[in-house]
Amino acid sequence: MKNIETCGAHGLHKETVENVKKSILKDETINDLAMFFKVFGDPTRIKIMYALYLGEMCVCDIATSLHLSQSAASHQLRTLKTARLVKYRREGKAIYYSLDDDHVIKVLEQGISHITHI
Amino acid sequence: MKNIETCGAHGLHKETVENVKKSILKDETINDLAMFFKVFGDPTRIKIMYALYLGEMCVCDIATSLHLSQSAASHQLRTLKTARLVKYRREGKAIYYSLDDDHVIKVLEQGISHITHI
DNA sequence: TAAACATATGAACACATGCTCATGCATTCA
DNA sequence: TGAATGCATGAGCATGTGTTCATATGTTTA
Repeated sequence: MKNIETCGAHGLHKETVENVKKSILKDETINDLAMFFKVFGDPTRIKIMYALYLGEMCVCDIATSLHLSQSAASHQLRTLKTARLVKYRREGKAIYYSLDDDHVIKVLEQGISHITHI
Repeated sequence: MKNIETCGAHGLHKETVENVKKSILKDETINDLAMFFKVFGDPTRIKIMYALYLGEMCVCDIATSLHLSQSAASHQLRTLKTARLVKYRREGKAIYYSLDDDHVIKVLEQGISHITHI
């Protein structure tokens, strides 16, 4: 990492820098936040979450309706499950997934409202 | 992509599949959404956004207070600028960045409220 | 119990991402 | 005008990510 101590503004903005340094969130919080949003940062997972917003679905139906391979759907559902964004229940051979949290749809709505400039 | 037409559930859940197929968002919307959230999915960018939430800052101060190289800060600011999450103004040699949108902090708050299980 | 079915998982690959390093560009000032 | 300052940018590299393919696991049914 390059040294930037030559920045002449340091004198002028020392307060700003100190303020940020003491207010910055904990590393753990930052990382958890990033991981949380990273899960939303993939088109396939957004499609899956949106589909589940319409109602509980088995893996096979998710894959079929979103034109995914069974394996791809399963891998992504694992990611969503790990992030506790979806939950599941078994019914015979099928496993039904659904959204685990109301935050999910609220976060999606915030995103939609942003990209549509509202 | 593996064929999964053998899934016996197709008969049972045909309605579900059709419902998703007709309700699914446009590909463009999905991709825009994913790109939007992807920007939040990195610890460095979250730190920068949080710092800017405290107030307008020049690149040098951002880099200094967050222990980033000038180059790393600049690259990430470019990403944030492209996503229209930050704006900037020049004042002499310095360039001051600030949050471009109230959505930014709302989205972050939603994320925080999720990871803290509220 | 064997076969069929629904889903999960691991390896491998192509591609994306974030950093550093070197350098270029714009602005100010001596 | 030339040197110094603040920032941007491109190349290159290490690492991360999403998919497919092959196969394993768990459940039902003949």
